[in-house]
Amino acid sequence: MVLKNPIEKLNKIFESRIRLGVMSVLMVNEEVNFNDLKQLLEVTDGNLATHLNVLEESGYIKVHKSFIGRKTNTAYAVTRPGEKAFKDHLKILESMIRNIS
Amino acid sequence: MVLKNPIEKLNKIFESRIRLGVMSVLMVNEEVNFNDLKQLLEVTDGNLATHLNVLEESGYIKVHKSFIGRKTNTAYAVTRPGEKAFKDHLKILESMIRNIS
DNA sequence: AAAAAGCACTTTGTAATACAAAGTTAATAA
DNA sequence: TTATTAACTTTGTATTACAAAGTGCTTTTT
Repeated sequence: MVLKNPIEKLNKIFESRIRLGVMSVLMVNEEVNFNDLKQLLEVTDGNLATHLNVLEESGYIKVHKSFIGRKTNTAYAVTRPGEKAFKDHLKILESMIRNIS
Repeated sequence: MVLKNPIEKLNKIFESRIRLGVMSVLMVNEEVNFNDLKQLLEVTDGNLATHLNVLEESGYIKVHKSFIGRKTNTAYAVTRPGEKAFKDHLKILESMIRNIS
C-alpha cells in the first residue's frame, strides 16, 4: 500500500464544527455581526466568542467594530489568508469526496 | 437573515481528522488492517485504537479478526450504516462547498 | 534456544479543547 | 429607573486527544 496520508493536509483550525460554520457563513456574506452568527449557529455567546478568537488569532477573520447610531456593532469578515486557507481545506475534502463517490 | 444553521447536521463522529481519515480509507478499500491504517494515517497505535473504538461503537465500522497462517490479523471495514452516515456527512460538506465556490 | 521485534491492543496520565453559565460594561428601550 | 441587548471575559467542568508505557502472543533473528 503506497497511498498518501489523506488527512495530513487538513487544517486543524477547521476541524471544529462551529469554526467551519463561521467560515462557511462568512464566505457567502461580506460581513456578519456577532449576534447574527450566534443565532445562525445556535451557540452560546461565550462559546462563539472563543471560536471567533481562534479564527482571528490565526488571521483567518477580521473584526470590524462600528457604531450604528450610537450603538456599537461588531461585525466579522474573512481575510484574504482566511479565504485561501478555507478553500484549500475544502479542496482536500473535495478530493476525499471525489475519491469515494 | 433566515438562513438555516449550516452545521447542525454535520456528524460529530466525523469531526475528528483521524476518524475522517479512517473512514475515507475504508470507503475505498474493502478491508484494511490495523497496521496499515496506522502507517497510512501516521498515528500512534494507542490513539488509532481509541478512534477505531469510537467508530466501532457507533456502528460505523466492523472488525474482522482472522489468522494469516498462525498469526492473528485484525482488519477493519465499513458497515452499511457507516457508509450511509459518512456519505450523508459528505453531502452536507459538499453543499457547503457548493454554496461557497 | 534465547533474545529481539512486531501486532494489536489496554492502561495511564497529561494537555488541549469545548462548552455552559455567570459576570461585566456600556448602551438602549420601556 | 428598571429592564434588556450586545459583545464580550471569566470561571469551572467535562470531554477529547494523544503519547507513552505496559501486556500477551507470535514470529523472526541470532
